[in-house]
Amino acid sequence: MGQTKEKILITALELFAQNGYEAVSVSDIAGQLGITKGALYKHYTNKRAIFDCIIARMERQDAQRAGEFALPEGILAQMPEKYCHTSLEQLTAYSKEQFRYWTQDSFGAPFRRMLTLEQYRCDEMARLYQQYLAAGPLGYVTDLLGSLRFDHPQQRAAVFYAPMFLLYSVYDGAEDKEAVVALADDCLERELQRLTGEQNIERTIHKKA
Amino acid sequence: MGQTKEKILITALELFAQNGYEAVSVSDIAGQLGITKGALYKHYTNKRAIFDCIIARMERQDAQRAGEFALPEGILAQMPEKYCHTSLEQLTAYSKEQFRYWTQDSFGAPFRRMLTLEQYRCDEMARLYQQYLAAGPLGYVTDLLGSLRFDHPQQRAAVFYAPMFLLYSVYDGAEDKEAVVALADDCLERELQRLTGEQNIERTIHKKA
DNA sequence: CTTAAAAGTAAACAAGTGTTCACATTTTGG
DNA sequence: CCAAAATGTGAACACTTGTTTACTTTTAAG
Repeated sequence: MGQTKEKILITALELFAQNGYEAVSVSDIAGQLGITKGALYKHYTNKRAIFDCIIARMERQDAQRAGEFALPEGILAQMPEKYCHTSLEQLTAYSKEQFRYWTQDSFGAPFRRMLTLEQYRCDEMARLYQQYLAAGPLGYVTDLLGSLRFDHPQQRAAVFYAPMFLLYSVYDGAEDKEAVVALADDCLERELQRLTGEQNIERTIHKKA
Repeated sequence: MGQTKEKILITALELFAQNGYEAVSVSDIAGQLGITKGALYKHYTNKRAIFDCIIARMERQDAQRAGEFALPEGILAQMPEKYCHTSLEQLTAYSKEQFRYWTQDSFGAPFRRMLTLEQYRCDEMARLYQQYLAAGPLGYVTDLLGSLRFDHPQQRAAVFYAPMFLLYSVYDGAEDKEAVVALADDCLERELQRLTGEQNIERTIHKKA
C-alpha cells in the first residue's frame, strides 16, 4: 500500500515547517518514521521530490477550495449593488474558513509555516508565499471592494485582510489559541458590519445624485 | 581595526536572512567576504557566536529606539483625555518609523527576515519574533488604546497595527516598493483620523453622562 | 504454494559540515 | 626598526550530507 509514501510526505512537511527545507536531513525524516533513509528512496527519487510533491498537493487543494467558495465575479461587475451584501458576507465566511485552514488544518498549517521559512530562498517560493498569504489575498479583497464601488479599496482591503494575516502569526505563538480564533472572527464581523454600513451610505448618496 | 568583525556580522546576517541560519555555512560567509573560514574563527569563536552577536545588537538597538520614541505611560494613565490626541499622533509617528526600519534599514530589514525564518526553530526565537513583530506591537497598541478608554481595544489595535505587519511582507515581494510605503502611511493616517474622530464622540458622550 | 514485485536494510560513496592547528603575513606600538 | 599582537592561510579533523548499491524481507496475486 502507498501509506508509507503519505506518511513520509506529512512527516517531511512537519519537519520542513519547523526547521526549513535545508536544515532537515533525509535521515531526520526517515528516523522520525522509524525507517532507514534507504527505504525512503523507494518512494521518492530524492529529497527535492518530497518538497515538490508537497507544493503540488497544495496547488491542487487550493484550486479546489477556491472553487468551492468562488464568487460569481462576472455577474458582480455588472450589478454590484444587488449582490453587495451577499458578496461581503461570502467574503467574510471565506476568510473565516481560510483562517481555520492556515492555522488548524493538518496540512494547511504546517504548509503555511514551511512557506514562511522558504519565502526568501528563491523567486518561486517568494511568488507562492505572496500568492497564498500576502499580496494575493490582499489583491483579491482589493479587487472585490473595487468592483463593489468602494472608495480607497486598497486601504479598506488592508484593514479587512491584514488582521487575519497578523493573527496567523499571533496564533503560532499564542498559549490560548482559541482566544486568537475568537479575535479573528470578531475582527471579521466588525469589518463586515462597517463595510455594509458604509456601503449603505454610499448607495444613498448615489441615489440622491 | 575591528572592521572585519563588523563585515562578517553584516554578511552573515544578510545570508541568514535569505537562507536561514542552518542553511548558511561558515564557508559561505567567509567566501562572500573573500577570506578563508579559518580567518573567520579569529573573530568569532564559532558560527553560533555570530548569530548571538546579531541578536545582542538588535536588543541594544531596539531598547535605544524604543527609548527615543517612548510615551510617558505613567502620566497617560492618569489623564488620558488630555494626552489622547498627542498620544495617538506619537503612536502614528512611531509606527511610520518602525515601518521604515523593518523594511529599509540595513540592519533592521535583514534582521526581520532572519527572525521570520528562525521563529519556529526554538522557543527563544519564537519569543523574539512575537516580541518584535507580532504579539508584542499588537499588545503595545492594545494597552495604549485601552488606557485611552477606547472600547474593544484589542480589535482596534489589530486594525491599527495589522496593516503594517502585512505590508512588511508585501514590501518584500513588491516591485514598486515606494508604493507600499505610501500605502502603509495612508493606512496609518486614515486609522489615526478614525481613532481621534471616535475619541471625540466618546468624550462627548462621557461629558453628557 | 510459488513467484515476482514492493519495501526495507546496511554499508559505501564523494562532497560538504563546523572546528582546530601549525604556520605565514600584516599591523601596530614602543 | 623590531617585537609582539592581530589577522589570514590551508590542510587536517571527525562527522554529516544526499544518493546509490547489493542484498534481504514483506506483501500480494496467480
